[in-house]
Amino acid sequence: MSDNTQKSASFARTLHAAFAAKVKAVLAELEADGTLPAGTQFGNVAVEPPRDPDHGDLATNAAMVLAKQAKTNPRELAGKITAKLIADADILSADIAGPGFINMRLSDAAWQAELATIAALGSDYGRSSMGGDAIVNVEYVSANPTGPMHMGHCRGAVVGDALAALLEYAGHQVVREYYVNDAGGQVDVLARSAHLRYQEALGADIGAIPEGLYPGDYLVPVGKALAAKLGDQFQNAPESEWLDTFRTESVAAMMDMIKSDLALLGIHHDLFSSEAALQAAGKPEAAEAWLRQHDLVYDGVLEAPKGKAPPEDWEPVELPLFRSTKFGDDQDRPIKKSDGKWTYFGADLAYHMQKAEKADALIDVWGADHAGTVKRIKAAVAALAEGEGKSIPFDVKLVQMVALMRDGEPLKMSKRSGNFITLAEMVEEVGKDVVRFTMLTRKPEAQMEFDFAKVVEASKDNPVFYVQYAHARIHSTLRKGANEGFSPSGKHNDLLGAEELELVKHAAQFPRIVESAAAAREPHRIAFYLYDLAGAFHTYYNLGNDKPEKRFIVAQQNDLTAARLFLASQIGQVIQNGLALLGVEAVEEM
RNA sequence: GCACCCGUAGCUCAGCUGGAUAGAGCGCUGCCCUCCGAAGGCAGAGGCCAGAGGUUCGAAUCCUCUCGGGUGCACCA
Repeated sequence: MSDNTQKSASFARTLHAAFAAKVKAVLAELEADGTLPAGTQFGNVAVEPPRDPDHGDLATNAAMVLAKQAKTNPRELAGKITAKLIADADILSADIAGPGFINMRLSDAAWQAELATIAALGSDYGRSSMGGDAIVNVEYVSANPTGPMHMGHCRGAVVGDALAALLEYAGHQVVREYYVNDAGGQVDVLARSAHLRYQEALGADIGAIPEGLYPGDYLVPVGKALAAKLGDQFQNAPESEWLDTFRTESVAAMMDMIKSDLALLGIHHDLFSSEAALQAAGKPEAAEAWLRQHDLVYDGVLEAPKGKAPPEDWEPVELPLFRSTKFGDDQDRPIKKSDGKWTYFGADLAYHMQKAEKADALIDVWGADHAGTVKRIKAAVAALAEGEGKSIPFDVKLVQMVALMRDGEPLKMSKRSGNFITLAEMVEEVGKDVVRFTMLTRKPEAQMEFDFAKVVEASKDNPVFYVQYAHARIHSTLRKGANEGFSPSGKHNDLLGAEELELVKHAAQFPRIVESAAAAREPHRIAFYLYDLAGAFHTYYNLGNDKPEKRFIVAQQNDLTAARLFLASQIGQVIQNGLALLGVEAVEEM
């Protein structure tokens, strides 16, 4: 028995996990008695709820997947499996259907018991040990420290943050990391822009901001702060005397601003890694040396770009090139520029090695505009990891662009003039929860629209509202129950019938949704699941409109009301757990 | 020209890593408020999953090609 299994045994078994284990146990028996050959591969066996609820509560494809290995036909094998399954008291029926599906119907008691499990586990209902405590480094946001966060950063920030929370909940040790690009030419531009604002703060007339510098007003306070801190010593000094200082100071100021922007979205990184520090530590040199030894870096000349007119100033130059073509890239990529400085890529590959030293898996969340650089960095990580003697799983999640709209009309924004919609403005207008949830209602690799008018609508087609409304409604019902002298109790769950258990069946999906979403690294599945669960709750609630006897609170029926309030309370718990993964507040009143 | 992402109902999108008769919201049609929150509910119409081949017991899902849409394509970050 591995450490993992021992660990998972310490969690109360959730219903789906328990029944999947029962099926596996039956298969093990069949292997033991020779029906299945020794060493049968069970990898493809799935135990899942069927799409069509008429088929039952759970279905398995075991007979179909294993028939070939057992040298028999699926339906015959299915017969042997069902004969054993049916012996379980909580499996009311196990029928063979279609090509060899086994459909199981579970006892009411099994579902009623799941409510107690939710109550017992509370905020841990859904938590999984699947990750085996593996250390996963999730790098996200990593916006250049040259200005405030704007809309373009928002989706990646939310997706990365939700992914990190999801992986953590699924049993990984997660490091949330931000790569600070404080070494490139852009931060020199920032430093010069800040110096201009510094002169302005000291009373100089700076006129219009020259082309090529950052015009945004956000640098005004930075200039004032620098004037206050440094006095006028650098006012007329040559750039070489102040550039380093201004770079350091203004990057620090930008990072403070970015961190407070991120905090508005509830995002906090564990680790901020500086590119400049990385270079100062000689990491890129070390990577280059290793790559040259293995003939993965050579000095060569790139061809002119094909398929479109080459830039005016294009000329062949010899540069140190990484053989990314060996890994499927279109061309080899320079790791150093002709001025001898590292390219972004050259530093980035060393950065990934640095991350890999302390992690079992790496994930980068990037904007889709960086799609063209995925192959080279994956190639570099694969090559370097191989050299270290361990292959490290490395995923790049590409997050597509968001088109901002208002009432169906596209919002134009111009970064050039410094007028763009900032993250702070966005959060201020629609709120953190709306931004976060909405960004997660589409799979990240699909483009999406964000309509300022629609996302704050209080209606069913707005998932944020619909889910929060369900949670608020649950608490409103609990409050009302309390006022009338009822309190939830799990002692009478046997009074819950088909309609109520339907709700439990939806809630019981949560643990397996968490695991599949974590395995696929797709936090949006949690958002869609919550929308479904909220829908199931509203459906049951509305049943009470026509049938007073189906309400949560039924006068004169203490035990029944206690059981239904208990049910409501546990549904609320699951919604709360799901929203917590998305970083969205589970409100109790609206 | 090359690479990556996307193509599912009139519209916006899901589809649980290959499962059964492809789902939801909006919109459309018809019902339902002296009723625990109508900020809603119930029912109905609406589909050649862009197209063509292939892989297998089985494909919206995997492979190849074609057609459409988006993004990116020297040393920027």
